[in-house]
Amino acid sequence: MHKLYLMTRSEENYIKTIFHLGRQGTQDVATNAIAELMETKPSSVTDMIKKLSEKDLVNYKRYQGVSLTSLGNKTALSIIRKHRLWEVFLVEKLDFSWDEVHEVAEQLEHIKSDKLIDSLDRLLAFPKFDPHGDPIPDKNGGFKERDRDLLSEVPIRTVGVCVGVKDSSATFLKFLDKNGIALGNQIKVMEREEFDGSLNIEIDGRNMQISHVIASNLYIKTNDGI
Amino acid sequence: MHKLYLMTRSEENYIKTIFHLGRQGTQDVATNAIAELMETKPSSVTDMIKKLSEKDLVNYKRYQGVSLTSLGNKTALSIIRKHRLWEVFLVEKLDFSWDEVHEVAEQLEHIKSDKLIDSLDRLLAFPKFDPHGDPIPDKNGGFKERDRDLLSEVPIRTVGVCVGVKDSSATFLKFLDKNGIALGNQIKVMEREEFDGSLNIEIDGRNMQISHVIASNLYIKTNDGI
DNA sequence: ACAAATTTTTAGATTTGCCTAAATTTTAAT
DNA sequence: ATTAAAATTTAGGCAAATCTAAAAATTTGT
Ligand SMILES: [Mn+2]
Ligand SMILES: [Mn+2]
Ligand SMILES: [Mn+2]
Ligand SMILES: [Mn+2]
Repeated sequence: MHKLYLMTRSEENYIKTIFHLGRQGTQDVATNAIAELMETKPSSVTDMIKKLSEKDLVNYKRYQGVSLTSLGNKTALSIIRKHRLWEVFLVEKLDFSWDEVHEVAEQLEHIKSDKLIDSLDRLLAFPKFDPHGDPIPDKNGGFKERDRDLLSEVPIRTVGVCVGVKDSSATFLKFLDKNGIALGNQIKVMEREEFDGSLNIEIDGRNMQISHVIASNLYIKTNDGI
Repeated sequence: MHKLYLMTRSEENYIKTIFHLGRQGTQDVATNAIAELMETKPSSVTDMIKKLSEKDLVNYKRYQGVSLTSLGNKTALSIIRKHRLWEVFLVEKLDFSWDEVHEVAEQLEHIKSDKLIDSLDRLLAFPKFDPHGDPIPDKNGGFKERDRDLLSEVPIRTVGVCVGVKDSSATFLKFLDKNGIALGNQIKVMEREEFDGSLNIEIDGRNMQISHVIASNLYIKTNDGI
């Protein structure tokens, strides 16, 4: 049924990468894209894809890109569930900041124990989102993307709550910390400068000017959603 | 200074094994002993020992056995600290039983993050002993063996508290559970049958007969220690 | 003391995951 | 429709960690 349990760390990392690339863009995932994201060589990717294909984790035809099978998808969701639960644990229980958790979670996500991850889930009171606002799949791989919009794309006078970041690099997260921007903040878009796309926003009372780049990496949940 | 951080999982497991073998017996550790404990072949052990010797983690002369250097010892203690802290975490925070923790801790002990392990230590309120009664080294590798005796070796009428197990296999631990023997229990040795070494003990009120094998795998801390 | 048994090491092979360089296929441009 | 460029795969090799079989060193038994 599932040989999920005898996957190597490397195999798991490939599956995870293919999952992430597959969900932004409707095409099959390109060898080069995987290589770039994983900081490895295209020829190595081809080797691994063949192995994953043997194991029925990906659909693969030479030169035609790759996509996850249903088994591969399930596997990816299980790894992502672990990654994000560990991130919550590190923030909630060990006082890590949101820019420190990813690196450690990259290691912890490969620990094999169903009991461990389900108990962790319970300890954390079954969180639905990780510290960056990303959804946490449940035990069966089910999860719902939250309705949200990029701050850069909502109309003037939109009001909402900051619920996620698109770029979750430590650099960006630390910038947000420095400027007092955090998940949960109330945000109202006051003005958009058409010349450079920068925004004037009101965030938890304060007034602040943010560049287009910043705005296009912040998600808000508006109040007017149905 | 410390390249502790670029050790492979396999190297770490060898160091840990050499540490454990080295501390029971005054001799240098034999290749065969390592191979047996790690369920690998002596030739593989020789290969790895050479590598560890290159890295100044062990002292090695061909055919003469192996011992940890000061750096190797420090490394071993750091891994054991992680292993035992994770075991405490699993029992205290995730409701694992003491026979379930070892396997998962074998994986978790290889996670690399100083901040992680020190925060975990704090979350657990700096425990001094793991669920099997074994001491947890502090951040600097310091730890004290607790004064304790094998139940099989104390004189009749000795009174003490059960503080540890020698064999911490799941089989033995589950046997103890089934018979209501746990760390913290008050124990008084009532009678020793010289024929087979079995003991009649009073444990938390109850009276019970235990074989020599059982008694020789239980540690007690007596009240009459200086 | 010295042959036999045991332990340990060497030699050579295998698997996994990665690499470089060269060949092949697909895609883009004229 | 060809050709040029880009993407992908193949071929061949390398390092880590393991194995088997054979050789070398040590230990044991008489
Ligand atoms: Mn992450
Ligand atoms: Mn995250
Ligand atoms: Mn253990
Ligand atoms: Mn233990």
